Amino acid sequence: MSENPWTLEEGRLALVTWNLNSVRVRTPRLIRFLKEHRPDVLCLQELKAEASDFPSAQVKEAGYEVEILGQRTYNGVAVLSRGPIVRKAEGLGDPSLDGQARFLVVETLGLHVASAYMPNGQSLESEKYAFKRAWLDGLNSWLRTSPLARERFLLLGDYNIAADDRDVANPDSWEGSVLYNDAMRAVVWEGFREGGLFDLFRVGEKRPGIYSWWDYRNLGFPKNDGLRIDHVFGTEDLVPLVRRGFVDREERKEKSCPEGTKPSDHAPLGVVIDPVEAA
DNA sequence: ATGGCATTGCAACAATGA
Repeated sequence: MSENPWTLEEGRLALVTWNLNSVRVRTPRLIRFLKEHRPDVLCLQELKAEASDFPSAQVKEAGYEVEILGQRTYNGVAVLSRGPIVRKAEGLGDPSLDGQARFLVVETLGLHVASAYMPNGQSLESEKYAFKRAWLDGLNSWLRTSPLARERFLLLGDYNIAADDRDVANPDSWEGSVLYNDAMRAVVWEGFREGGLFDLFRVGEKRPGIYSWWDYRNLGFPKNDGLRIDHVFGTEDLVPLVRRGFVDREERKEKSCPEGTKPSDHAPLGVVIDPVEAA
């Protein structure tokens, strides 16, 4: 008996983040997801495709506007919305970081919405981990300086960081990894907090054991050996509006797509909020 | 039940992911 996270009260908004792990491979799954659940805003990561290869026509036909920051092979992010979208920022404003398509900010439905694909880091000794720390420093600088981050701002995405023990099925085995260590927890709980952001998912859902990523290998999903590395943080003005936080585990199942498209290794994660007052 | 790694670019398999 699984609870349906998509029972949405009239007027409330569902804002969702989903690392798709290739938009071209999973287009049938994406379109079915949009038509079935009608999220108000959907942030995507790991498109692994240029904007010209994004299925924009099918997404529009499903009733969504879209803004894309694409890249061939790796990375790539987008924001979809049921309302009009205005593109506000792409990249963090640092050329040493913005060669990888990981950050896009739009305005839609009275909100500033960022779709972020934070670096993985690979291993503590890797150059990629140095890049991860630099990218996160760049994000913190952006949070402190951009007017977009001051109010009605949401940072949705694949953070590649588990925030606390509630987000990790086997904390002992993950402690000290690039996804889960003192420095990465400090980024979330000290850096983002000082940047004015609050954990909106945790406003609406306090229980442990809710994950958003499971390794394709070693029966990760059947054993529920997962991590919650996808998050929704946002500015303080949004905290009182949060009603729920949820993960749609159905989308991680093989059989949840009639077209037979395989699942991403991430499931969609979202928050339900009350509508923002008309300005 | 949810199932044992997947995607990309390339044209075999290396690089990458988390």
